[in-house]
Amino acid sequence: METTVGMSSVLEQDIREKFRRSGYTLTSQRRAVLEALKEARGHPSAEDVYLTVKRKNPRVALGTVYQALSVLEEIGVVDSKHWSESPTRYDLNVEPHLDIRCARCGAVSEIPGVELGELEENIRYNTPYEVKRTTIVVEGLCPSCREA
Amino acid sequence: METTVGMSSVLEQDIREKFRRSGYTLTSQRRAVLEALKEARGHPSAEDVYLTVKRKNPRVALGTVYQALSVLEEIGVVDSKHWSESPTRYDLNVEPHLDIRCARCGAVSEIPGVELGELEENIRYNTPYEVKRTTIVVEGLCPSCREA
DNA sequence: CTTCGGAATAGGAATGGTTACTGATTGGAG
DNA sequence: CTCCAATCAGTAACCATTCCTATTCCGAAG
Ligand SMILES: [Mn+2]
Ligand SMILES: [Mn+2]
Ligand SMILES: [Zn+2]
Ligand SMILES: [Zn+2]
Repeated sequence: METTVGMSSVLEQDIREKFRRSGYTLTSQRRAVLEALKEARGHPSAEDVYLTVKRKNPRVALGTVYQALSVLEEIGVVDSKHWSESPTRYDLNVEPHLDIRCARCGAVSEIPGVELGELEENIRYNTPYEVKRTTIVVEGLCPSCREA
Repeated sequence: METTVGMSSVLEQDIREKFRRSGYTLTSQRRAVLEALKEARGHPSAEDVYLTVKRKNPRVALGTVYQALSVLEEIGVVDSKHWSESPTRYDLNVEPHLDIRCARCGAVSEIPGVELGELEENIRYNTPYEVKRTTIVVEGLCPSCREA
């Protein structure tokens, strides 16, 4: 099977397009950050991404990873979420969805199948603020931590 | 009108009871933190609370305020919420409700009238995690900032 | 009213995630 | 190839929060 050929997947095309429209340049470091996000199983922190990127390119600076992540977030390629007692977690899934973090081991995973439909519009209807984003953050104990 | 007499309001009784059950002691510093939270208009940060408490008792330490807030949160008297680009905000309203923060001036206010009813149970139904808490955090521009 | 032991506090140092700064590097337009 | 703006690496600074320790406070027991 050859569903992807290097940098030519559908996802990549979309990302290229978002970079083009934004005026930012798709540098090798930013590509490396994207690759690290793809490889990561869960929802990595900036530090996690940094360590992954460093394996292939030991010269990257942590600050570059932060800057890349913030550019990627600005152009809508990645999303970030904040839990208390954890550094910011990054996510290639930019659709509205739920993520839950284990309070004990820190693992983050997604909660599929929850209907959020009217929430955002209800919010817009009930506040005079111009709503930019709504983030739902769930905390709990993962299956292996709840038995311990 | 005399709806409250010093420390004897209904709210105070409830708080006393929560302290009694928890085993923590209701010290003067913790009372002062509660007073500061009541006085505060919006959703103050720990630093805001600290500055308010300091006006009456200049000897309090910032660390004490943090510790008091964490005790108060643990026993269910206050709630806290996290937005990116802002220190943690504290709230005497511990019922599930929505708060929105202005991305420009930082003001936090509540969004009444949004029905959250089945969200929490939908979440519990769709994840193997043991859900501890769900926090919804809304970001936007307040009426005065949106025109600027 | 004293004494005693554990809890809480003041003050300040340390931590950790994130951002800011600066001089060097890069890569694309011309 | 040359030039310029964007980006980068490396490092220092920042800021919210936590940690540490000697001192103080408080409440139960006598
Ligand atoms: Mn996710
Ligand atoms: Mn609130
Ligand atoms: Zn876990
Ligand atoms: Zn505003």
